[in-house]
This record gives sequence, structure tokens and C-alpha cells, in this order.
Amino acid sequence: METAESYSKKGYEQLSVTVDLVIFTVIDNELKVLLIKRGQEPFIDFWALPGGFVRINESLEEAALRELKEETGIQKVYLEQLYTFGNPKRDPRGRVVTISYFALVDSTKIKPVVTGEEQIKDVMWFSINKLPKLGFDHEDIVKYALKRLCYKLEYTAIGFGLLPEFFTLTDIQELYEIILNEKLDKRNFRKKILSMNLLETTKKYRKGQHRPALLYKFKKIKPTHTFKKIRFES
Amino acid sequence: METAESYSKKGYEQLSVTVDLVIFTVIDNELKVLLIKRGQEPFIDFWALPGGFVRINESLEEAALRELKEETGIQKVYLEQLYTFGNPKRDPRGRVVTISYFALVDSTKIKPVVTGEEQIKDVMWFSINKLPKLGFDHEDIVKYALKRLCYKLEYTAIGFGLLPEFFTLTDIQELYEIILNEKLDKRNFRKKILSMNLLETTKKYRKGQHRPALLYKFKKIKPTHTFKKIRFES
DNA sequence: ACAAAAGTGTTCCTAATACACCCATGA
DNA sequence: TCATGGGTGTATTAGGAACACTTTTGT
Repeated sequence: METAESYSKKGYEQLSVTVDLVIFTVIDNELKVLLIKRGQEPFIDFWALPGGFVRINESLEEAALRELKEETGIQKVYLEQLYTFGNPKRDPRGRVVTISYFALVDSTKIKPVVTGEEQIKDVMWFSINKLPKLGFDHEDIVKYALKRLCYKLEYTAIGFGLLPEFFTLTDIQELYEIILNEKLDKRNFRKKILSMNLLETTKKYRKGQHRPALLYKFKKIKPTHTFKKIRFES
Repeated sequence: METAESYSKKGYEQLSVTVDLVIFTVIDNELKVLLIKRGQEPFIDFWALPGGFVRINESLEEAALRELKEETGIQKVYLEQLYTFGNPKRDPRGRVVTISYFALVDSTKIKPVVTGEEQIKDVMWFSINKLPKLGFDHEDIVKYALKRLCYKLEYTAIGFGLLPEFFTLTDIQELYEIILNEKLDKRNFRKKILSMNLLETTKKYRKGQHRPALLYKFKKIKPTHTFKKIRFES
């Protein structure tokens, strides 16, 4: 095992470390990812994931949260470390290892920051089905993140991170249908979601043109039991 | 988003990047982890996970495989990236981000290399239940790895990485019982394992004091179906 | 009164679990 | 012949999936 000292003595370079974020939201009934158009080489004019270098005194998660806040203005979100990509060729500028994170944000809280910084030309939400060509290995990262999102949706309550404070059961179901890209059975879905014991009813209703829908919110307390599988095939 | 250039201009230091390995095996009916006694500061005389710095031209997985080979002499193993730990305080020498991997090795193939390198005093397999105090945040890493191992054992065929070429069904069951630390029902276990379609019978038997046991081996081809859950409670 | 979304139970089927005895061998 | 680990089948239960109608509201 080498030590930091012997490592330096041998003259190995240190590496650059970045975090990259796959930030998901649902807008207009589509699952979207936030991308930034690159204003300089490499991959100038390509779209890429938001991200940046990890600073010397911040943890990886702090770096990810900092980037997230810079790009979306949002602070409190579901954030999870995904995977670390370290192919030596993944960044033409040199050796850059990136720790990828995925985040779920409630679209009603987003205020996309189109900043005035010179190197940023544009920030945009792209439907997961209509992604442009991405720079670096970011397409791999997005694919990996989507896989993880779908997977976790099936057996955890992760999807709730995409919802506002109050929501109807139909809202959640539509969210799941959008992400999983399949139709779900209403009765089975409701049974499962409610059996998780994560939700509580409110006294409020959402009024529309038709029968008002009862609004739910998350329980503050922990759920009473974990569930085996959340799958709602029909 | 910062670029490598602006990053350098601002004078941020680059970071050290290591890989650390949680290498599991089963010896004497116990789940063991390979540890190395540190020969220098920091954490001199503490035990720690094998690992080392990632070199400038190797991928993360290559670095992990290189370390694995150095410590165990083994090359072909199950290896999976676990998690990346990057707390700024985790290494007193400076900022070191570590990508942890976990590996499963067949104990019959191990030849623990007690090297002559000056900084390595000792290499040893420790029972997971009797770990010494570990340096750095390696205890967290081991715990994380164990959790992942148990978890994956329940729904994948990962455990086979710990077995030799030929084995009996009882061998596998004992392996699972050791790792999961619970007794399993023989008939249910066999039903599940065989239903995975991962194994094929051989013509060989293991002779012992009692009725000879049929030896199995892995199929070369892919399994025909994935299974829901591997749980064998009695 | 009608259009549209909200809301609600039961049956079926598959998969997980619990459980006990006979078999083949070496000593 | 006996001690020991190898090997096998069935009944029960729980959870996932399929499925259709009534309710409530606004227009």
C-alpha cells in the first residue's frame, strides 16, 4: 500500500474530482433532466450534466448540493450518490474522476437559473425521451440514473420527492406512470401506496371540473412497515 | 460550471484518489475480511482495508483489480463498486477521496501474500464478527459492504463468487447461512437455488463418511429467468 | 342529464413458507 | 447396524394482479 508521501515522491499527479448531477423532475407529464449547454471546449455547444469540481474542504455531498442550488435554486431535495466514473479517457482535458448523484426535485419549486456567467450559455429541462447529444460520458450517467430511478421506484417511496406538499392519489399514480412509462391499475396502485403508511389524508380537496379529489400529504413520522414490492402491473 | 483551466487558475489543489477493497471470503465457516496492518502513520499499527492510490492512466476498476491481485494473488473474482467516501477529514494527511469496492473470493484459491515491503507488517483474514479497530473510516466501509453483500445475496446469485468450481448444495446453503447469519430450510433452499437455473449437475460425488453428495457447477450460459426473491426462512 | 374524474372489493393465481421422512454410505 | 449427512414433496398462506361499477361534481 502506498502512502501519500511515497505517492508524491514518485511524482504521480493528483487527479481532478468532480460531481455531476442528474436532476430529475416531472413537467407537463414528462420526466425531465436538467442540462447545461457548454460554452467552451471541450464539447463546446454540447449539452452536459450540471456539475463541477469538488472543493478541497467540502464533502462530496456538499459539493453536489452546492451545484444543485446553483443550477436550480433548490436546496431541500432527495439526493443520492449514484456511481463513480473514472475512465482515464472520459475527459479530454486530463484525468477527471466524477462522482455522479441523482436528485429529484418538485417542479413547482424550480426556478431555473439562467445565469449571466460567461461560460454558461443555456440551462434547460429536456424530456428523457428527447435528449440531445451529450458531452463526456454523460449519456451513460443519465442512463444509469434512469435505471436506478425506475428500480427504486418499485420498492421504495423515493418518488414522493417529486411531489409538492399536497397531492392527490391520482397525482402520484400519474407520476409513477410517467417515470415507469407504463399504465398502472388504479385500485392496485392505491392499495399499495396506502399500505405503505407514508401518507395521511388532509381535510382539503382539489376542486376541478369534476368530483373533487382528496388531498394527501406525507406523514412526518417514519412508516410503520416496509413493503416488499411496489409493482402495479395490469 | 467551472472548467479545468479556471479551476487551476484559482489554485484549488487537486485531490488524491484511492480505491479501498473489502475482500470477503469464507474460511472455517466464518465470513472473513482481508485487512492489512499499517506500518506507518497515520493509524500506525491499526488494521485497515487493502487499497491504494489510483494511477493516472488506469481506470478505477483496474486500480481495484491491481490492488486485489497484489494482496491476494487472485485475479478473477466478483468485484463491484460500492460507494465513494469523500469526507474532507477522513484522512489526516490531506484530502483523499476513496472509491470502495467489494470483492468475493473463493478461499481455496487464496494465497495470502505477506509481502516484504517495508511498510506492510502483516496481512490477515479477520472474522467479520471479530474485527479489530480499523484506521480511517474503514469500519464504515466494511459495514456498508456487509450490508450490500447480505442484501444482494437475497435477490441475486452473487454468493457463488465465494465457491470453488465444484460444490454440493449443502456447501452453498452453509455459505448462505454463514453470511446471512441465520438457519435456512434445506428443501426450500434447494428449490430456490435450482429454480434459478444457474447450476448444472456433474457426474461427480463428494465422498465423506456418509452418503456421497452430488457435485454441482455453474452453467456457462446465462440463466433462463430472474427470480423474485431468495429467502429461505424456516 | 351528462361528461369526467374520484373512489372502492373481490377473485384468482403465483410464490414463499412450514414441515418429516427415507436413502446411501463408512465405520 | 447404526450414526450421519444427502436427498425429496405437499399443504398452507400471503401478496400481486386482474377486473367494473358507483359517486360526486361542474357545466
